[in-house]
Amino acid sequence: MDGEREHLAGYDPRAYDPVAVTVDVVALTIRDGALHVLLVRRGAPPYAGRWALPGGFVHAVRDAEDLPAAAVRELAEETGLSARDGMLGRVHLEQLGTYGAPGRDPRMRVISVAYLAFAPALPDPEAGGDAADAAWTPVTAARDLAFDHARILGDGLERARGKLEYTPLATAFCAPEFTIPELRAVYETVWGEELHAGNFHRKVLSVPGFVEPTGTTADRGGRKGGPRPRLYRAGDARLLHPALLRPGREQYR
Amino acid sequence: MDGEREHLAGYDPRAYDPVAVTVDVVALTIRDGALHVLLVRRGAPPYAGRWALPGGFVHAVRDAEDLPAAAVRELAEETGLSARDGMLGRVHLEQLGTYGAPGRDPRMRVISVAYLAFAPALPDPEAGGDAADAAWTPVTAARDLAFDHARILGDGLERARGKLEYTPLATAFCAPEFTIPELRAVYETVWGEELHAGNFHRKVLSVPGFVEPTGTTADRGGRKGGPRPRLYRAGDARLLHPALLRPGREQYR
DNA sequence: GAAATAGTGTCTTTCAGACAATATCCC
DNA sequence: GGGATATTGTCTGAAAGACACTATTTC
Repeated sequence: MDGEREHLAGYDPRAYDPVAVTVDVVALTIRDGALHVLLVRRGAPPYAGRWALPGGFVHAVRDAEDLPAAAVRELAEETGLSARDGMLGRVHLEQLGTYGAPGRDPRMRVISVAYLAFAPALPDPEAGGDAADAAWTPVTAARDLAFDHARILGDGLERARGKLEYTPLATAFCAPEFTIPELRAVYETVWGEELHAGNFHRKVLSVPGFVEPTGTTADRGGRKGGPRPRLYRAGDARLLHPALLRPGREQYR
Repeated sequence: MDGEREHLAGYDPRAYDPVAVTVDVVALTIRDGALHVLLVRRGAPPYAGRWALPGGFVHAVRDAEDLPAAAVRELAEETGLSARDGMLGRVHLEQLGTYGAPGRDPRMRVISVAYLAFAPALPDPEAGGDAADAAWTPVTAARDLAFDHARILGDGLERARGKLEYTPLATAFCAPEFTIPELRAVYETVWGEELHAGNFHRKVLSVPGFVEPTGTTADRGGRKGGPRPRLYRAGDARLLHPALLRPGREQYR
């Protein structure tokens, strides 16, 4: 049963089980106060015409690229943005997980390495590469996705909710300078819960390295009134201590 | 630049970049009060004679298996234990991450999906499969590993330390029935820090669903005296609320 | 002017950690 | 018996959440 595995040295993958490796990206951003995910419409079967996560094959041998580089490349191709114009430079990217169940692609065995991206507000994508269309889509409207992408998206959302608790990555959804109410809106959007403005404000400022003041204030106050909030930049903390725990999770058993 | 990616439908991986997919397992256990990792000694080049994490190729097409199944199979083959004798049934297994940097395997492009396992005390492994030797090794003595396995092991240890904070998985290192002092020893071993016995005891009992009493006590007290501690089983909680935070991490910036 | 919002103050409850006390058991 | 250990009790400080209050801005 193992004999075929014992000869790694002389192993030729072309003579062995054919496997394809892809990267898929769950790219999240906040638009109009709602959490959006970047989707592309497939132009070819299977699942032609269906929405899917942006992704594609890893350049494995020719122009061999690392996995994160492949994710950045796919993201850049689908959004029409380049990593060099500074827009993608502020995008947070981390590995989400690998999905390789037999049958997840009807044609052959495909192992997909999924990445999770947090992006500030970006322009509408231009469909490129192998996509017939591309759009930022509210996560509540992301249904009937191709392959197992619904599960990958779900895992990405759950990861994002947790990440906001103990890392300062909520700032990755904001412009370089932002206000505490804007940061609170990010938390409320991702968690789907309203937070107490006063307590949130004090809490953010009490965590060392979360945000640092710019000394300036925003151009105007809230939409229906109120004083002009102060502006902040992301601090140098990589973890939040103490963490910003999500409310209402006492009953987890 | 993308033309070659646009024809997924008719794609034949044998004609494309050859990629191999493996699973590697970071299997941790506690022996003699020290954290140990399961290592195998490679019998063939590259890295012949060097210690490495147990792992091997995913059965991708013939007898196609899911990734977790491949990890369980490799673990069973290398330890000589079967999933059916109950020993591996109590092992916790989760995906750790995927490592696919070009050049990490000198022969060809290999994408490795790493898994992390927490095991109770198990017998010594019997070298099987493609391993010349296999042994539980103290993590402090795990040096000069093959490939990028040192980095994978380091990531696994960091993940394990974090998991103990907010999940009840420390119980996965224990026998089905265990005492609070034994559980404390797990935390102290994985975290490398001494914990206050009294506060730890009260804390564990205060987290709902962490442990549940059996109503019995251990055969004997501590090694140098003391009353017989009570026995507990793992509870039904999947997350610890509130969490058991690692001490001494205030200065994280 | 009315209403909404930013930011601060205060109080209560919970929890982490230091320390103490007591009962039990190994050697 | 002596020393170590399990378990419980007490106290202090940090932190979360509820609520109140003031100043500022938009419409």
